[in-house]
Amino acid sequence: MAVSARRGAPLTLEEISSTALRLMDEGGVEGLSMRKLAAELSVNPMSLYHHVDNKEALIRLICSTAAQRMELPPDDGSPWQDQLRALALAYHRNALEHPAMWHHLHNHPEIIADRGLVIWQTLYRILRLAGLPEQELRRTSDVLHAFVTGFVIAETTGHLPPDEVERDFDTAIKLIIGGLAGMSGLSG
Amino acid sequence: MAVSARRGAPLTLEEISSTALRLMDEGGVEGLSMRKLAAELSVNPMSLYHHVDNKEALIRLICSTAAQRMELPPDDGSPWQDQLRALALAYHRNALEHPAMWHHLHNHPEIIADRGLVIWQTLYRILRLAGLPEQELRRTSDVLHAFVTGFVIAETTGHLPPDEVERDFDTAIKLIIGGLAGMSGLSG
DNA sequence: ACCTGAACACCGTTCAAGT
DNA sequence: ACCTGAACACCGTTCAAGT
Repeated sequence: MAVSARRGAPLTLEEISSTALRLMDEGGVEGLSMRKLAAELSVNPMSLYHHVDNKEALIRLICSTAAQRMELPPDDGSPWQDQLRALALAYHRNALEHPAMWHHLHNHPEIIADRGLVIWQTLYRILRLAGLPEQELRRTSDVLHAFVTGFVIAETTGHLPPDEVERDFDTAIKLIIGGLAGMSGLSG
Repeated sequence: MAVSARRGAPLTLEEISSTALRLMDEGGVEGLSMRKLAAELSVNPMSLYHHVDNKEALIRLICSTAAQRMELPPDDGSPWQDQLRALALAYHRNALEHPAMWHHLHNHPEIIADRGLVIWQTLYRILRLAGLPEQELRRTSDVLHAFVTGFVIAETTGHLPPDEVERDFDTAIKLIIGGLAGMSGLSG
């Protein structure tokens, strides 16, 4: 009662970031404020700063942990076209769960810039399968990632007709696969 | 002196939106606040509300006028591949001038949802040239727009290596053109 | 080590009042 | 018609103080 007035257990980083993510899911980026988050945790707003540098760092934390936890398709030996589609579907599903987080991720790509992350490793693996030369991997993966997040944002902002999104998704994938297939004979 | 204390001429909507755009260009969306904008115009913050409903409406105004003023490639009879590239370049150049505006536009696509706008008409024209069936125009233009804005955001957020953006742009265009070429024989 | 209250410098916006 | 000042309900964050 002396240390933490209204709470039994002490605050944890996990608890902070998971409720923060929930607030973002519910009300967008503007739905998350340090003060609301503190209220949700029955804690003084300033207590949060003992676990997190500032709001930006908190959002960065949310985004990078969520990106790391994303379920990605394993290499099951199926054709690269199918694996690419499965990867895009993974993006797609995650974005529907956490639209606001993806918006932020899209506007702050440096958060997942690390090429060691599973998302990039998975994409690299698939592009190699598709026959892309090694020196084109960075470039092509960047372009594809930008394309797919662009699509997924359009989708979650309600831009696309809701009853058409599945076919729009098919068109997007078909475009990408067709484009990649035509890139086998790249000169550089 | 009685009516407008520190200004000679009365406030105009044009004046408001152009300085607001400049503030966004200089400092991002967070660089634009109603109070800073008013200070920039040497006017009371509340005067703005006489010309604009609220901040959101102001940004919407900025975006839609800028989108309408965008310089788009005319139909010069050149192959659709060249015209598509020219259109993408127009997006690209505009985005470098007004990155914050494009971020907002990308996150609020409803602002340019109207298919009568020149951007859409231009894209439709090029896709028709490429041999796309009429019932695929809406879908394909949506996907391409999402792709290109996605790429352009990645570019303006500094995600792509600065000395590689040109070749990345080429890869993006090549992917799209290749994908479109493979879509001529669509069943539906 | 962890939490807190008061305070600072900001926001967007409403509303009643001025000319 | 156009502009204003005071006020309200919010922000993120610092800092000194508490246990």
